[in-house]
Amino acid sequence: MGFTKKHIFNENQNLVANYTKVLGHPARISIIQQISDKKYCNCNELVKIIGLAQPTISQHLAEIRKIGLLKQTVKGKNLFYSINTEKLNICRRVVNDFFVKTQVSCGK
Amino acid sequence: MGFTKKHIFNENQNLVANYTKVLGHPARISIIQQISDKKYCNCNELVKIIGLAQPTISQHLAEIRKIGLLKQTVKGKNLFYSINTEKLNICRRVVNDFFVKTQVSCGK
DNA sequence: ATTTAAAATTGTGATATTGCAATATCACGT
DNA sequence: ACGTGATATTGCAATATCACAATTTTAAAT
Repeated sequence: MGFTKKHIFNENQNLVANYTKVLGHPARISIIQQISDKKYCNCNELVKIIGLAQPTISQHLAEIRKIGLLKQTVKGKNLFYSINTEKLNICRRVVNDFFVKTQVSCGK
Repeated sequence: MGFTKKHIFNENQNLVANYTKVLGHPARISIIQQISDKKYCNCNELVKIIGLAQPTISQHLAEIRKIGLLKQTVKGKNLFYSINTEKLNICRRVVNDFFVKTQVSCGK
């Protein structure tokens, strides 16, 4: 088939999976790291640093944007991306909660 | 293409992506939660609880096993899965490190 | 208005993933 | 040995993902 039966899972399970799915590609991990290291970063810079084609980077950026992890600032012809730290924090908490709850369940 | 250019990323980026990729499906999140809730759980129970076909659950279990998150105990004809808490802890730390480092980089 | 540069979108081919039916395997009980 | 129940494997169809060339869109600069 190829599609996911999301409806048979609860909201939190889909949420955790949604976040981790986006993180589940090294290019997106790298993009997030580069943007946070440089504070601001445009698409072209990422293309040069990472070594994937511009449309590919653009696509990955779009997926990271979908879960709200990026902010954008237009400066001339350049579009600078930065990390939405509030959202990153939420994401971290959601994922960490999954780990913690799982570990607690195991132990008791 | 459809394949990932892993060689252009560093070890840690691939590691983080590897872990999160496995977590990036609600069925696998659900399976991990069920096993940890019940301490021990066999395939059939998961099939009944989750509502996916036996081969599908078996496949998802195999992917979770690949990153070492599961222990197995044979009891008669049953194969009971439990969480490898040490590995889960490592996984949690790797993923959390990514979040923390990203946030620290942003802030400074 | 025209050129230029940056980034998104579109289209496409290759590969991966999801899900399941059918089958195979494995271990126990008879 | 044979049947039974549990799980893994195989094969397949549908869909999704990854990567990129070509194109379009956007906005500044000339």
